[in-house]
Amino acid sequence: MWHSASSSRDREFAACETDGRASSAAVVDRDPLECIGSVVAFPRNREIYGQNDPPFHVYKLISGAVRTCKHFADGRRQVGGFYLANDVFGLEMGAAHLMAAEAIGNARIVIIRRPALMSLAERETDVALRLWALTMRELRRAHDHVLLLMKSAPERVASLLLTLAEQMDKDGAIDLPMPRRDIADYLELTIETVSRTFSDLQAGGAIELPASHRVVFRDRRALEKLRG
Amino acid sequence: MWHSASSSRDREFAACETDGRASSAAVVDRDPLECIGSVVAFPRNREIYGQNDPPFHVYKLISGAVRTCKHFADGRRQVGGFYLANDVFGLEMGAAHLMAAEAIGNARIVIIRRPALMSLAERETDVALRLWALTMRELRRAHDHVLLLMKSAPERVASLLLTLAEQMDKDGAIDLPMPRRDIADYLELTIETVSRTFSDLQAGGAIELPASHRVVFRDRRALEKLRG
DNA sequence: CGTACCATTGACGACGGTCAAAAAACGTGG
DNA sequence: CCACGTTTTTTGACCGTCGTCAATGGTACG
Repeated sequence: MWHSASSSRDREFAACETDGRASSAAVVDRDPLECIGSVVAFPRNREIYGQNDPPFHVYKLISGAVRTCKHFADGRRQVGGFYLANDVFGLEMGAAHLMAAEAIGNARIVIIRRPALMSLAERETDVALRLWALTMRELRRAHDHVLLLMKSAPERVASLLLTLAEQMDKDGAIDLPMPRRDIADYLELTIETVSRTFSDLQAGGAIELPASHRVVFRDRRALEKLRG
Repeated sequence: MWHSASSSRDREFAACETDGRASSAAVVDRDPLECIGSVVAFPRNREIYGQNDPPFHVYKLISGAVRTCKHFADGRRQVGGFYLANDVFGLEMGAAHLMAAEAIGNARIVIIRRPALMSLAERETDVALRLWALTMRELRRAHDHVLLLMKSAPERVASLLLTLAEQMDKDGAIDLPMPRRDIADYLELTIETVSRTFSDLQAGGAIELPASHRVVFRDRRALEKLRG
């Protein structure tokens, strides 16, 4: 098969435990790719790579959260996307990364040396095709991002909340790993509008906000209707 | 090298003349990939592939213009991008195309059968890596599209005009192959706003509009300043 | 020459941005 | 544990950009 199965739940490079503790889950699909990587911890707001850095590595997030973003001279910022546990990132590049990547909270990350990966890809065609599939996943993300931006503020926020809930495999409530500023720069809104929209959704009974970072889903139907 | 050179001007699959006339340009880089394709003409507004079609082919545009777009139930539409002569499209897909592709004006297109391409990719690693590079180019397009959408209406229009001029290798004036509706749905504006912005740019001396489809650049600096 | 279609222009309103201030959350050190 | 300062979030008032609705004008094609 030349095309990626690309089901919503699977993530490339199966779960990897390199910190000594044996994985409690059944060991499935241990990937040769992740054996050439090492685990590194990044503190809050630490840059993982810059937006013009040559792409020496590919990254897999073990725990925490990561944002990709582009900084502009005037201080404005565009957040390209959020990556959660088990997500692979750092593939959105040509000769240089399109965006920077930064740890949102403290993050543990497997760093895979790209030369090793590439020489593997040059020998093994299926590895090259998997890299293609991973890039295609990034393409889909960017694509969905464009579609998100054609919506209204409440629709964008609802859409993000539901997408995050799916990514986290949570159903009733989620803890937002990122501050309002990141959400605003991702949705292309201001923090004020994001905050107001959260309040409106709460007032409308769609969600509840016991803390600014915690979102309880009260009326999921309403959110899904907004999502469109 | 594993990464695409990705210079702004080069397009994958070197120029291809399959209609019998000998190419007047020097024959460089004749690509085995395009030998497994055939030329087809598409009339104005004809769909080339649908947004859920399985991706049987890859396409290279010989002449005319093509838009990729996604149609919604409520009649709204998102235009993903415009493709001009020598551009390759139809690679933005997983198991199915993310968007539909439609001829804007009459278009002549080389259709490359994907199974032949894929079996080639499975045998030849460099072909697989080139497919990756092409997908990465699409990723960059989607990326730039997101960045475009964070700008104001005049900035979006100016940005599109300059980008089109670059794609066409024109310097002083361009003929827009697409109607206002397509521009609006690409920039996520209304046709009224697009029209007003054109008028404003003309009033401000940045451009001249001898006809609705023709744009003469009067003050390129002003446009580039808007582009940011 | 007439008939669609497409583009332009105007008046008005709404959504979201800006500016400003208050309130809450967080971290640090006493 | 509490006091303090900093950062983040919320809320309010106001304004500007762009969308909506409507009408006119222009262009292409039969």
